[in-house]
Amino acid sequence: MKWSQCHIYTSKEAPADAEIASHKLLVRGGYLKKLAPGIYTYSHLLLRSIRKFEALIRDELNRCGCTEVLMPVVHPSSLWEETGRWTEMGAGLLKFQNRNQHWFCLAATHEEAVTDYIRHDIKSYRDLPRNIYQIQTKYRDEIRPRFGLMRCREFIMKDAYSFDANQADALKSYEQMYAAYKAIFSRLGLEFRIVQADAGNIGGSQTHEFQVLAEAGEDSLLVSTSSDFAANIEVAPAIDPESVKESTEVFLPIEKFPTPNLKTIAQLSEALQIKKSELVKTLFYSTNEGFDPKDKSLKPIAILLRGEDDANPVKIKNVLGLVNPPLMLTDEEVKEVTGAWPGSCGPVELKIPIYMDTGVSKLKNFIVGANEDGFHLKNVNESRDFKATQIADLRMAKEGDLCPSGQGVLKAYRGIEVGHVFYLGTKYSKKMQATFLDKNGKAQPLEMGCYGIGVTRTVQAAIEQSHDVDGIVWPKSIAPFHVHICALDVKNEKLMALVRQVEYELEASGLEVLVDDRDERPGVKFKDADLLGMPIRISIGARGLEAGEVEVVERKNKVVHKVAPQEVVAKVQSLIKEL
RNA sequence: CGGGGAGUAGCGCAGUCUGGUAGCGCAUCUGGUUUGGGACCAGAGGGUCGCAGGUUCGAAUCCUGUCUCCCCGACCA
Repeated sequence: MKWSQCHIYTSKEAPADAEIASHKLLVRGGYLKKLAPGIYTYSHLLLRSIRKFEALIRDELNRCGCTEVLMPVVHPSSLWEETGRWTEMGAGLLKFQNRNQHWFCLAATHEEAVTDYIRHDIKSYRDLPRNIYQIQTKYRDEIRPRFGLMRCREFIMKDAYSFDANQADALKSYEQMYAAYKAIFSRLGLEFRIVQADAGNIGGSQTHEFQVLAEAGEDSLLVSTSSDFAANIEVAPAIDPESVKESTEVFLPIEKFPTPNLKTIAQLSEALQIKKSELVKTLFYSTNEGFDPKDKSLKPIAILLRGEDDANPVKIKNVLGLVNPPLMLTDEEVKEVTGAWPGSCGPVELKIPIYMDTGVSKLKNFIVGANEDGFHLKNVNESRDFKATQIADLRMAKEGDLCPSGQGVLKAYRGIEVGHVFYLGTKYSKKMQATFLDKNGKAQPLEMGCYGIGVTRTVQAAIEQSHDVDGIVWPKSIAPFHVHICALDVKNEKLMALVRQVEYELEASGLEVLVDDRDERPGVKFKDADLLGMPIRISIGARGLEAGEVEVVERKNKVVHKVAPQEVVAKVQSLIKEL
């Protein structure tokens, strides 16, 4: 394909709103253009990458018996009301009315739609198992879109849904998809980890995330140094290193003391010369679910943590059995609940439920706020001075914590979540009366699983993981073209004849070729070729022509091979094979 | 929603404090010289300075309101 016909416009400078390398490169290369926050046009080149990744996904899924369909983007409210998610999804669902004032939404996911699709068809256990998937545009009204395709409102997703007769079969389907995902991301050529995760509001129990490792990733992962344990930090159990021992002190008399202007753990630690790990902080959350706008009542709880630890909202959510993570109280609300501003609050004589992190239970005679501005209490002990509603693992695990397997410690990584597999059980089938008749003629709810791959996100993740100072280095699996020919003098007819011949031969051998046929200086073409990042560049210029050779250059390592024109195809093919 | 920042040409920015009627780089167009790692010279086009109101002889600049965008926190592929 000729550059001049392809609508490719590159730029030297990235727009000010691009933060991370992959986003900048996508925009600079003209791959991506913003229409509105979180909503983008994909250029022809990017679309080629997207289509290639989709083809790879189809290949693996079709291989394991999945069936592709295409479901609607616009859904009636009634469908989502069946499962309660019309309200439960909150503002993430973009809702609107049609001319008859009937409510609709843009599909953020398709559990309801797919369940509706199959529920009247699947009548017997003989129809099972079934796995239905689609590759389609999703719309989620993200609070804050950012990083280009990493977190946008409109994006392409592959979503698959499995239906089985019983849990054992459903878990088999889950394993099958897990394996398919592993194959997909391996073929893509990215470095990724499979981690345990939280199910979020999709529901279900068994779930894993596929994370592409990248510093710019939004997720924190903890991976064991010596077992195969790997988890999203949201769910990683927090186990203190062996050096953290339980205190054996005896209870001392409780004592109030003034701490004017000492509000933070850091200030207290500094002023009192006590390690942060031996101070206790009290945080306040509201357990209101938040999706019922009518319920304004405050249901606060207190969380006790060691000073150096961070609260894990997902763990709090799970301990309390909530659907969404709780929200932190504002300073004013804290004042109302405790009588003191944040910085002087503590658990003693507090009239709300107190949840204590297991780390705190190792401490004795610790310091907490006195619920009186400018005062703290020392020698405070659980059971004597206050009663914890529950003691649980509520803190964020961190690098250096022990691995739950008992072997090794945890190491931190950043990741981009590109795939997610869930075992759902009967959550949706029960609510939507999607049943089948078992061998005994008895109606049973279908056992479900759902499986997503963020297609457009993955393509950007590939760039985030594979680029250099000059531009993108596409993995060959999803490169828009295999070969980028730089025609260095478009006015030289003899040269252009050779360009056309090389292009023809390469295409005849099954490779995709982009020919830069612009009337530009060589330097411009080289810079653009590096920016766009096709795996192989061929430079054909007058200088080489006289010597009877053309240059074949590997994008990844910039190695230059000088070969005769008739050897180009063989050289390119052997180089591509090695990639 | 809370906290911070910004809206000036397609992109990146200066000018705003101290009002005088808009400028730089990239990109684009014309002509010329160039031609293997983002060329040079000469010229040209392109902006109701986010929007509305106010102050003033005069507003990008000061005041008020409003909208939008971006960054940091709670969502998720």
